[in-house]
Parts: sequence; structure tokens; C-alpha cells
Amino acid sequence: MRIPVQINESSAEPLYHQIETQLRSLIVTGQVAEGTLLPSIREFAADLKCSVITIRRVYQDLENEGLLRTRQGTGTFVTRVDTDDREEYKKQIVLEAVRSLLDAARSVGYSPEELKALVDETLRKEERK
Amino acid sequence: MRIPVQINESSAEPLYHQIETQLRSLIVTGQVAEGTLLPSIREFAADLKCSVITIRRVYQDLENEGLLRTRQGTGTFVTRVDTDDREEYKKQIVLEAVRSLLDAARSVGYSPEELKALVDETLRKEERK
Amino acid sequence: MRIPVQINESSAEPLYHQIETQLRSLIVTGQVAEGTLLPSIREFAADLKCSVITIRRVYQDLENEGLLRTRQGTGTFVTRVDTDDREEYKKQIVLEAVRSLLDAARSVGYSPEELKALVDETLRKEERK
Amino acid sequence: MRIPVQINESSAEPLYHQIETQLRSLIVTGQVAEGTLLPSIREFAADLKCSVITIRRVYQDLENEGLLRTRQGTGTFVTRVDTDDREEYKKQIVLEAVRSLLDAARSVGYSPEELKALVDETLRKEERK
DNA sequence: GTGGTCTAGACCACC
DNA sequence: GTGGTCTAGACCACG
Repeated sequence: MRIPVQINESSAEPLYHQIETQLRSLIVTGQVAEGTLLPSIREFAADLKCSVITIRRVYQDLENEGLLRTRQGTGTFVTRVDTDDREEYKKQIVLEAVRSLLDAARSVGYSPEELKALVDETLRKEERK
Repeated sequence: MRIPVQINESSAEPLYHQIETQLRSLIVTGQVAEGTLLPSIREFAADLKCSVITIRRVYQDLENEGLLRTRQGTGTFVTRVDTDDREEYKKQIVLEAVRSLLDAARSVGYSPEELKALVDETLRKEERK
Repeated sequence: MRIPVQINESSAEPLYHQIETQLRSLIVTGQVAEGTLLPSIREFAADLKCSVITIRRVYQDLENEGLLRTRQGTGTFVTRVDTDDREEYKKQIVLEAVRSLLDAARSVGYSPEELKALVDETLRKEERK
Repeated sequence: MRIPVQINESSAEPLYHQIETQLRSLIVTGQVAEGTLLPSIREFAADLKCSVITIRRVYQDLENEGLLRTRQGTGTFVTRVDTDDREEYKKQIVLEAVRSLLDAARSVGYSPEELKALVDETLRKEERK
């Protein structure tokens, strides 16, 4: 199975982190179903033109998070997680970003109203794209 | 003058970045007035118990952004900026956080409605504190 | 004959090792009698839904230990061992676990008394189950 | 500071795991005090004649466990943990070994009495060494 | 075939 | 100086 991950060469974000973020979101949104056998580290590395070590790190980190399960000699699978856990997982990811937004807003003295207006404005602009 | 900057040792955020963010917000919100002579690099470093190299970098970065101005033999001052520029500056800081929030929301498949609900919920929780 | 072996998918322990340990203990406790003809490699593999290579390795390892004996064209049998040898065998298995427990205890600085207390406590908890 | 870690070249146990186990026990027993600045990964690697990557992995794993704290550009420190947490930590390490001992004993049909006798016997032998 | 460990060596970010 | 990321390539263990 081909996993749709895009690498941004020019970004300062570490490779492994870009891949992790995208793979994580593919999993929690169900675009890569539970039980799926992921490509082998060698295959995926060749596909993304990066080192096997980088992919190994991605798989290992996501395994530590409980999203993947690896068995030597067999391969790496997407873990089965119940739906509530998955929703909770998604919420945590967004909540972290919300909190850091509120921090930023507070640091420059934005009121909740100004903040909401700015969020709405940005959302409208995104829609038109 | 004592600059109220708090360092969070246990954060993964680099030291120089923590200090920059806080000093920047003190300046654009006017809590540190334009024209203010900031502490010397050594003094500030001693105050925050960090390396002079770190403070040097902070001053340099903010000077590159146009918020500070260093005069040989005199010290580092807060630049005069007109009010519109300052407002624009504040907006940019928040906008960046908004964008990264939208990225996070998109990556887990949150709709704009779900996202706004989560922001509102978090704002209400913050108010009650 | 059906050999009662349970595979734990979620364990980090290699498949072949899980099977070996269980089969070994079935033999030394006499639950699988001496002289018994074990299932063929293919049959056992199908039964456990694992690879024939894995079962091959299990039979080979236990044959090297002297517990099994393979005859070309006939199959794999449980070897006859005299009672003393069997008792010695069981003791060795437990002794190995005892030693690794003592290693663990020593590594964190547990005294023999603390260790025995912890063993007793765990045994009592097990009994109540 | 010189950290007393012994590597067993001929063991099948992975290098990184040997080092981890020993460093962990040095920390939880207080032989390496909290707050200690550990050797840099390069220094430690040279000392143990292994790759910096191996040491990096050790430090990272123990950081994930919460025993170490790493700051880029500064070094790696032993985290401050309260005494109760540390005792709990030690207990968990030993408990795991106790459980695997009980598993082994049960698998060969040892009674609790036989097991305790064997543990006592082994402890006495160890003492005489 | 798969993943797991380890190497030597490079370049970058941080203090 | 420190740690953080990434590379290419090797060898071993598992299925």
C-alpha cells in the first residue's frame, strides 16, 4: 500500500517529524485503516528517498505512542484503537494548538473577541482558496 | 530596569526563543516603552542565569526585526515604532499561531465548526480561572 | 494430538520463544507424555497460524536440548527421559528465573529480606485470584 | 564524572540495553545523584568505546522514562525525583522479575513452597560468595 | 523477506 | 563546547 506522505525539503522541520505528523494524522482520521500492514522500512525509505533509519524512527515513535505495532520478521501494523480513544487523540492534538494560540494572543494583549474575529477571518480566507 | 522574563526550564523550547518571545511581546504591548535602554548583555544574562551568548542572540534577532537598536558603547534601546506598525506586528504574531492551529485542525480532519467550538470551550474554561 | 499452546500477539517475546517455552514445560511436567508423536511441522504451524519456519526452529531447538527426537519420514517424538533428569530439568528452568530475579534485585539495591517480602506478597496476591 | 558501567562484549544483550540497565540502576539507587551532569554523549561513547549513537539512544530512552533531562547545547542531567517515586520505580523493576519467576515456576508445576525453598537456597549460596 | 542493532562520519542548532 | 538530525552501509535475529 502506498502511503501519501509529502516531504518539504526546504522546511526547517526535521524529516522524521514531518513524516510522523502526516502518518499520525492519516491513522487517526482513518485514512489508513487499523490493521493495515505498513510498507517495510526499506520500501518506505526508498519511496520517500530518505534513510531507513529515519523511517525506523518514525515507526518506533508512533509505536511508543501506541498507534503502531511492530513485529520483527513480520512488519509494522496500524494498531486497533477504539473510536473514543481516537477522537480523544484528535482532540488532544488540536487542543495543544489552541492553547498555544491563546498564549500568543494573551502575550500581545488580544481580547477573546479580537481573537475570535481573527480566527473567523482566517477561516473565511481559507475557504475561498 | 528589570525586564520581567520567566524561563521555563522544563520546556523543550530553546532558551533564546523563550526569551525572544517574551521580550517581543513586552515591547509591542508597550509594557517596555520605546526608547527604553535595556540591561546590558552581561547584566541580563546574570539576571536570567543563562549564557551571555543566549542574550546576545536575542538582542541580535530583535534588532534584525527592527524592534531594537544597538549603539556601540551605549547599549541596546527599544526602537520607536508608529502605532499602526505596532498593531500590524501584534496581528502577525497571532496570525502565525492561528495558521498553525488551522494546520493542526486540518491534519486530524476537524471541521471549522468543530474547531470554533473547541476554541470557545477553551476560552470559557480560561475565563473561569 | 492437539498441543495446547497459547500465542500472545501483543508480547515482545519472539514467537518461536513463546512456543518453545510452553512446549518444553508441557513435556517436562509430563502433560505431553514421553514417546508422543508430535503434530507435523505443517499441521502445528497451521494450528497456531504461524510460519512453518517458526515451528521448524522450535522442534530443532528442543531436539538440540534432547527433549525431542526427529526420525526422517516418521515425525517428531518426545524423548524418554528418566525421572531424575526431568526433575533436574525443571529445577534448571526455575533456577534461571531465580537468578535473573536476584540480578534485578541487586541492581536496585534490594536486600534479601525486602526481596523475600516482595515474593511472599506477590504469592499471596496470586493465591487470592 | 566517571560513570561505572561495564560492557559485556560476549553477551547477546544489546549494547544500548546493557548500558541503560546499569545507568538506570545507578540512578535509582542514588549512586549517581540527582542533578548530576552526565558525560557528553561523545565523551561517554569514547569512554565505553562505542558509537555516540548508542549513548544517544541510552540517554533518550532514559529521558523518555523521566529519569534524565536533556538540553541542547548544555548537556544531560539526572532528573530530580521524589523519594516515593524512586522507591516505586525500584519496586516495579523487581516486581517484573518476580512475576516472570512465578510464571516459570507455574509452568513446570512448582508449588509456592518448593519455589521459596529454591529462592532461599540460591540466596544462601550467593551470600557465601 | 522482515525489523533490530551498531558503526563511522557529517552538518546543524544551541549555549 | 553541547545535543539533534540524517546519511550509507553492515550484520544479526525473526518468520
